[in-house]
Amino acid sequence: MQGRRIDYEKELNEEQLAAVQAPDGPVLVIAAAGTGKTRTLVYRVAWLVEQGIDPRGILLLTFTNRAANEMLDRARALVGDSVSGMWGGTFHHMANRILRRHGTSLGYRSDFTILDQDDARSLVKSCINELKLTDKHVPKPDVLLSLFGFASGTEKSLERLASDRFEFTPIAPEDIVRVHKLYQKRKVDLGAMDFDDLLANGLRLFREFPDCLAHYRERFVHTLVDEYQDTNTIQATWVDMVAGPKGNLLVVGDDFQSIYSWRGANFKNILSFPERYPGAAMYKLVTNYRSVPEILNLANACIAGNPEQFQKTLKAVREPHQRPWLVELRDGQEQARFIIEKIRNLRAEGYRMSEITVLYRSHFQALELQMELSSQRMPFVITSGMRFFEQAHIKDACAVLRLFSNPGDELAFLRLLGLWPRVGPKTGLKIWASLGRRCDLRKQATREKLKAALPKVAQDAWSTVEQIGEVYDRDELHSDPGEVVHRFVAGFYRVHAMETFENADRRLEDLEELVNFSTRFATVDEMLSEVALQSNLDTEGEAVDAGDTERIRLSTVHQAKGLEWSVVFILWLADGLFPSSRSLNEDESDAEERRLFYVATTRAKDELYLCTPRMRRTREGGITFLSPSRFISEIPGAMMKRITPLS
DNA sequence: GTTTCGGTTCTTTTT
DNA sequence: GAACCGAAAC
Repeated sequence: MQGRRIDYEKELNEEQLAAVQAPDGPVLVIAAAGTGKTRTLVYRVAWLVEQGIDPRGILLLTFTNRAANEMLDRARALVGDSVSGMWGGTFHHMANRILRRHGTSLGYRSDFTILDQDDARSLVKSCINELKLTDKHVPKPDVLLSLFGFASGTEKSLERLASDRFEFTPIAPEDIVRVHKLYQKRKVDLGAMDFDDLLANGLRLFREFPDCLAHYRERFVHTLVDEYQDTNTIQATWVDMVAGPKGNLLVVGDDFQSIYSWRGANFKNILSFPERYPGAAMYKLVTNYRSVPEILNLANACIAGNPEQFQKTLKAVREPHQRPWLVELRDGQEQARFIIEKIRNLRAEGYRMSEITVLYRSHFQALELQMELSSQRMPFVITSGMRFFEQAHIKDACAVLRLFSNPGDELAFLRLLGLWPRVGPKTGLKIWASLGRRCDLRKQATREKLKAALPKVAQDAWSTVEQIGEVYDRDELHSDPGEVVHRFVAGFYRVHAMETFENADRRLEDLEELVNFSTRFATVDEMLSEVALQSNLDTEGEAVDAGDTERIRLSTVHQAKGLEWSVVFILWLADGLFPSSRSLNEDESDAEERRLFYVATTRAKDELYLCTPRMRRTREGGITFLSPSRFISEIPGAMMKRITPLS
């Protein structure tokens, strides 16, 4: 693709133009919602290239795959194919890329495995068992992992965090530290890193190996960071280090939209940027092209009370339209019915389904609506809680690939063997130990030993994998991950799935999708890192979405960040649900939940519906009465139009 | 001793 | 759904 001539003055507003053409050195861009943040970053890339910077010298960091893909696509459209030399992707991707090359300095092999949430969870569980802590009070693996991750990302002492968090409980911080120590050791033994390790080791590499740091400092002439308010300590430090003394660092963010502090993000990184980089140029983008003024008024009003922020008020350019609706409802069912009714009206007015979205605080809050939508035959897509690559059947198929890629991958081995009849965790572990905690299926000796150790009923299932192992090298399957999956499914998993899952058809379709997905990778290793770092296939695979865009989107607010729709419904605006009571128990204030609400409201272009049911049915007929979300009470009533449908 | 099955309970947010 | 627990089955 060829780039096109760009008329910067014409295509950007003054605010954006100033940021895009900012001089070298540190630059802070405060970009409020809907003010063209992505546009600014993309044009900055184009501008730099036009100034003679080689795209290979530009590093562009994002948090989500979606943001990375969008930016790379738009940059390509603007600059042409030469941008493909640019390093653009998520922090985790960049760390992965660098660690594959230099991780050996830290004692890792270049084929290290990446553990996803699920793998990490089972590893922590096995550590707890190994330490015989099952009878004592120890938090669940997920709780431990989030604590480990928080400690890693903020470089705080785990013991400190644990004793603060579990003060006045019987949980002993020393136990947590012991689990953590063992967990760290087990990961090293497995040749594996979890998500936190990718970032932590990426930073270690720069700290401990000055040559390596120097190499990348020289390579990256300009560094750009998106969503800077979401960086944690190690990410911000890593960025500081790679930018180095020349300091060609442009960060874009909005402290109002910082919604990831629970995983260690620290919006003080953005607040303190001017102090850390004295003389940094600062630009503010506040002209909002997205929303009608009534929606912006509401957004400005709701966020105003939050402490510690760069003051900014969204400026509207669109014509006045109508005020957001405050919809008072009896319960969740009425809420679901109201939304469906309203969507019908909106369609009659000419809105397309794909221009409408429903947002909520947490996944389970959408259940009722989902059922109602399906029974009314209204098409919808949901950015689900379960991510594509974390579903059991996908992970089963990937276990085969993982074992070939890293024969020391115990988790993959146990997962694979657990599929065979009469093999569970115990038998699996026994066999694993008898093989010397390594299983290279390409070796005949290993195959024979494994076969002999299996119970008779499992031999059938085994023969499929055996055959793949026999011809793995001959057929060069390492460079054809899709073929491995295909053979595995055809020879064994198809039948297994039919026997195991009620919805086997859908799952087998997913596996075909996985085979399609695999064609873009040259090797098994490459595919596996991508699978681990990619959470959702459907949110970014346009191929899946292109044909049938006529669906309503259901999404959490977190997942909706950075997107926009003509009409937005926000569900369950009641205290305890949004803001979520879980996040309020902590000693934290409700500031972050308020920012989340702000993010939700600023997704809307034309119409915004704030739904607040008065009661919630719990299971077994129980009823809880709800009070409207504090975020609604804080908004001057005149800014909304009240409707009380039905009843 | 292990695996499998059937019932019960619970769902914050993501790379 | 899926994780967990207890009981039945191998």
